[in-house]
Amino acid sequence: MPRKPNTELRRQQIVDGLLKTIASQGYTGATIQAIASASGLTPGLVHYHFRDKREILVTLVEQLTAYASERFHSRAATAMNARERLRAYIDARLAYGSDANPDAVAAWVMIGAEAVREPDVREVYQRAVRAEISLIRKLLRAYLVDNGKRVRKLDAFAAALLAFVEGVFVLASNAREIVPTGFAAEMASEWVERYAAAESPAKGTEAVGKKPIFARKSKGEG
Amino acid sequence: MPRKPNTELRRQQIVDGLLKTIASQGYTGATIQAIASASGLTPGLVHYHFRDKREILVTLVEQLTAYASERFHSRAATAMNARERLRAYIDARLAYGSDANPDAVAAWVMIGAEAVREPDVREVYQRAVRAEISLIRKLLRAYLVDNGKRVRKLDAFAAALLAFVEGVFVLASNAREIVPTGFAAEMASEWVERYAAAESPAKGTEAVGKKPIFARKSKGEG
Amino acid sequence: MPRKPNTELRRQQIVDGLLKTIASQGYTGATIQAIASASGLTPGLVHYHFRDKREILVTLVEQLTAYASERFHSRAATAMNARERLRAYIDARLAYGSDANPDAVAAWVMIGAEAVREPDVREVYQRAVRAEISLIRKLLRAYLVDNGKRVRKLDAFAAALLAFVEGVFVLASNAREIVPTGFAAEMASEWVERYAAAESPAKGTEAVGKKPIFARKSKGEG
Amino acid sequence: MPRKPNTELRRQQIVDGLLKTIASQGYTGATIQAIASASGLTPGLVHYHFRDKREILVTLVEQLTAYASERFHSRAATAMNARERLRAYIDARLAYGSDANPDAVAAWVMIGAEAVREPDVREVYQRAVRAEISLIRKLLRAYLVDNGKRVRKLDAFAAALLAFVEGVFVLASNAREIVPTGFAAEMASEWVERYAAAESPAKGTEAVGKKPIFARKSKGEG
DNA sequence: CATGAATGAGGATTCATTCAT
DNA sequence: CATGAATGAATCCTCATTCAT
Repeated sequence: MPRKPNTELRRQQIVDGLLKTIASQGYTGATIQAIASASGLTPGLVHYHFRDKREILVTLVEQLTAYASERFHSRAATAMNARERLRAYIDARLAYGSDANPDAVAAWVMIGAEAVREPDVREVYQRAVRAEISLIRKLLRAYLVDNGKRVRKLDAFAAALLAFVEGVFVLASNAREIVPTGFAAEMASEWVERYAAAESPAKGTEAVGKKPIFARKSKGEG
Repeated sequence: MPRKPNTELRRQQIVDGLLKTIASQGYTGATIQAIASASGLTPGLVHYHFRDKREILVTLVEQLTAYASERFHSRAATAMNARERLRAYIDARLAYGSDANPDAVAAWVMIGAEAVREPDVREVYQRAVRAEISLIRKLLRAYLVDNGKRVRKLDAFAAALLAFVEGVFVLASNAREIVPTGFAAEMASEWVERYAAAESPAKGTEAVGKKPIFARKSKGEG
Repeated sequence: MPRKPNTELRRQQIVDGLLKTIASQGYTGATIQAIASASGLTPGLVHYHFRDKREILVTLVEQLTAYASERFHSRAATAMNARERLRAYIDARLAYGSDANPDAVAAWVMIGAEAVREPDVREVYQRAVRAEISLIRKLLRAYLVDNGKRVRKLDAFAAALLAFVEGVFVLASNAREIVPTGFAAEMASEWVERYAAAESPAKGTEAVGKKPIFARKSKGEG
Repeated sequence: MPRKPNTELRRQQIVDGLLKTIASQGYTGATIQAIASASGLTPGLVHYHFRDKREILVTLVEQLTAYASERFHSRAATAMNARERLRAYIDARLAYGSDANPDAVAAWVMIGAEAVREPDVREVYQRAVRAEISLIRKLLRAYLVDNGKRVRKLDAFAAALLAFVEGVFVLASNAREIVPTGFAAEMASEWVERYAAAESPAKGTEAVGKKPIFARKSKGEG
């Protein structure tokens, strides 16, 4: 009687095991043994489903980026305009709510560090960074355009926003006791607002006065 | 004739070797062998001058924080007011000039990741984070007070600024090809300016003037 | 098809390997490599079955004490009275017959020396010494009581007997060519006999007869 | 100005350093570094005065035997007869008085264990054992003859006495908390007395009652 | 003589990976 | 598929010994 293949399940268990271990022990501590026991499997089985450790890591990075993407898209789905979509992005990355995933955040930081060594990891990591920057640019540009602002320094600001997000991840991972909790999303929002407000109107457009900025309503904040 | 000790020289060589290797290979790649080659020494000698690898790492962290501190203080020395001092801080951390030290930046990122595992490293790393936050807060407060602004959300903004710095380090370390060069200092400055500009004037105060320095009233202070 | 564990077998092989090496090379010569060769295994495998060297050593000590205990009990099983039981003890430890185990004797000596350094080993070694002293006291007391003798200097004599046993082990280990073979058990027996003979009869008792077993009065008892 | 050579002083310091370290740390812990710092010297200097570690150990063994010999002779000097000389020997080895030297005792035990490995050490160690046995035999024989006893089982009893001494050393080194203090010399004396008393008079002398109880006849037994 | 840096040969231990069962 | 034993290459670290100063 042929068994139903459970490869996908097993692979997922293993990747989850890596996520857990890497978040709590760093990449150094993420040995095959550790991953295996975190997934409730055995070392031999890990290598049955993955050629080598690198492949698990690459898969994890892919899943994390997919997860991040999904997180944004599900929040953006209900956004009515560019501003809300931008806000959706910020919340997706920084809001400290019930769907926050500290392990994913910590793992991302560890992966960033490990990317220096492993070309494969570096590649997929950098691909993620590029996609993220591109996404932020698109969101920012739409926001500016929507509000009749000139589009300037877009690349720099997009990079800055991403840097902020990455930095928040770093502090969340290894200085949680030190920094205030849940400060990030609000700070980012205000920053974006002021950035936009400071831009001069696009040619032939009249200025907008001081608008109440973000209407902080979204749950999942704290 | 007794031999003249050269321990300090050697220790420095070794720490430099760790800096170089950790920046280019990550902590995983910073084996004693690699450190030794990078310093032109032998593995045995490394252990003659340092009890173990951890001690080298801790020493490196200490040097990096000392270096960062020095970097700020030398720039702040010529600052005439709070605003210039704050700007000196931003430049010390983010300006991409001739005295930039990419290895130190990359190493700092790797160390942050390794701090998750090594309690000793974590301790000295967190101490550095605390000192940094404290410094930023002091600079920010002075700036706000100097400009007759109310002091609010100081902790959050200090944390945000530090997050930004850390995030810039991350991107500089492993996405240099992707993000624009030298965008960071200017972005940070503008952010700070707008943050300050947005704050309302301190109670019963118009315009500028030297404000009482110890105005410990606003919440969010500590 | 899951593999059947053979850990117990391997662990025994390894402990046996340590016994052999330590007996012939001393603790200094009992490297993991040496232990591995002696057991026909590889160093890696040794560490697969034991956390570290100390654990092997502790296991060996436990086995040696269990072995010594068994050796006594099997001989004591056929003893008809206290005198024969005491004799069984002496033979179990000192008789040089077909079941003698020179390696175990030598290993015990090496372990005694290493116990000075390794707290774990020291602990289990001292536990063994305490158990041995306690056993000897019990046997001696029963013998004296059985023969209507006063119980005096029991602790001192028990310690002396143990010292003799340990000393015989030492000479057997590294001066076998020098001392006469198989002298020990007889010497010990005579010593014990004369020790008992020299004691005066218990108060108000003449001759032999089943004495009250719990005569806890004499000082030096515990 | 030629300096006065201090070689002998230095060698003595080093040997003393080894004695101290070996007693407290075992041979395993007696590294050149440890010996050097116990002697207040440097590793380099240790090797200036001794070709290698083995040579220090051999010298220590020689000194210990010389010390033991001296200890006996100074006590024996005032002895009036064979009995007192025998007693002088026992006290020299076992009396727990102000001139006791626990370090020397412990070191002797460690050396016995290490003798298994190092042929040089083994040789000098065995030489010491031979000399000791020979000394004991001489003392015993004189005692027996002096008291008109037959001389029998001399070798066995001499070996037994030495075994007892060695065993006391072992217990003193690593089970001091367990065995009673200072029990040894008295036990040895009584043993010797009873041994002598039990021997039948030399030919032409009348027998003494009290026959040995155990009638062990089979050889190959102990 | 003396110092202490330097070396190099191990030695314990870890761990990714392979493979028999 | 699954298990867990087995391997071997690294890795950290120690230490006797050498040697420049």
